[in-house]
Amino acid sequence: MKLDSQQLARVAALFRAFAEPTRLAILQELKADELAVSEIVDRLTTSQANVSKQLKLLHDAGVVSRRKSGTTVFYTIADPMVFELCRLVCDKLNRDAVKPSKIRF
Amino acid sequence: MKLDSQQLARVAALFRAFAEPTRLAILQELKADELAVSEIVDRLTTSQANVSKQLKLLHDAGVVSRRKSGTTVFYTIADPMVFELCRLVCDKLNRDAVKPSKIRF
DNA sequence: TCACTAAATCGCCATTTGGTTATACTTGCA
DNA sequence: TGCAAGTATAACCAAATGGCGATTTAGTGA
Repeated sequence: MKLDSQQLARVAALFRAFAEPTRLAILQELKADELAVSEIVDRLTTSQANVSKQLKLLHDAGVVSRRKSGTTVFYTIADPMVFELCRLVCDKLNRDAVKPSKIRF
Repeated sequence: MKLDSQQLARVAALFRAFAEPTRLAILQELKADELAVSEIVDRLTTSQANVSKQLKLLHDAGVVSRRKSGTTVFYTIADPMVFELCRLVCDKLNRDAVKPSKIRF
């Protein structure tokens, strides 16, 4: 089964959500807990504006979901496929690595 | 286990290899067969220069492998994790889709 | 050596995008 | 109403990148 160019674009767009270190760092923080935007900002080394921007991107891609409580917005990983994806990628990087320094998301 | 910024960059780089429609189209063609560069060019709608460029990117990422025979260079998918990755992503897109038009890499 | 073919590389351009600062929006509360 | 806190958005910039045409490199055979 072959995907047409529009379908390939959708697949590419979803991959792109995972293709930036800052977004991966956000997902990594969300792995354990649901977190407020401000909590994510505290844990990373980038601006609040950037965190909001990347969260919006992840949300539009269906990767995270939001829950609003007062003025605070909590984010969670929306789909466990995130962990599967990251595991596959980390496993490959570990296989390819010359030095055996194991990484795991 | 938390990945540091360098490890996150490596993970992101591997995801980025899959984050473009043209590269996915190439991988889709390679799914069935090992193919020469010229055969890939014939099957797609982009230039030979671009196909070579994207193949180099995929090769550097460890996604495809090359075999040279005379002046012809054959490419293959180097790691079956490619199929797992694409299956996960397609499954998610199918889950999220309102209309049930199933896609599968 | 020369011509031919296949693939890779170069130089360039247009677009995308991650990041920042500044500003607007929303909600809770005095 | 007014203010403060938490998020989101706007405007902008610099860097990265996909794409193309042109050129170069490498292998083959006459």
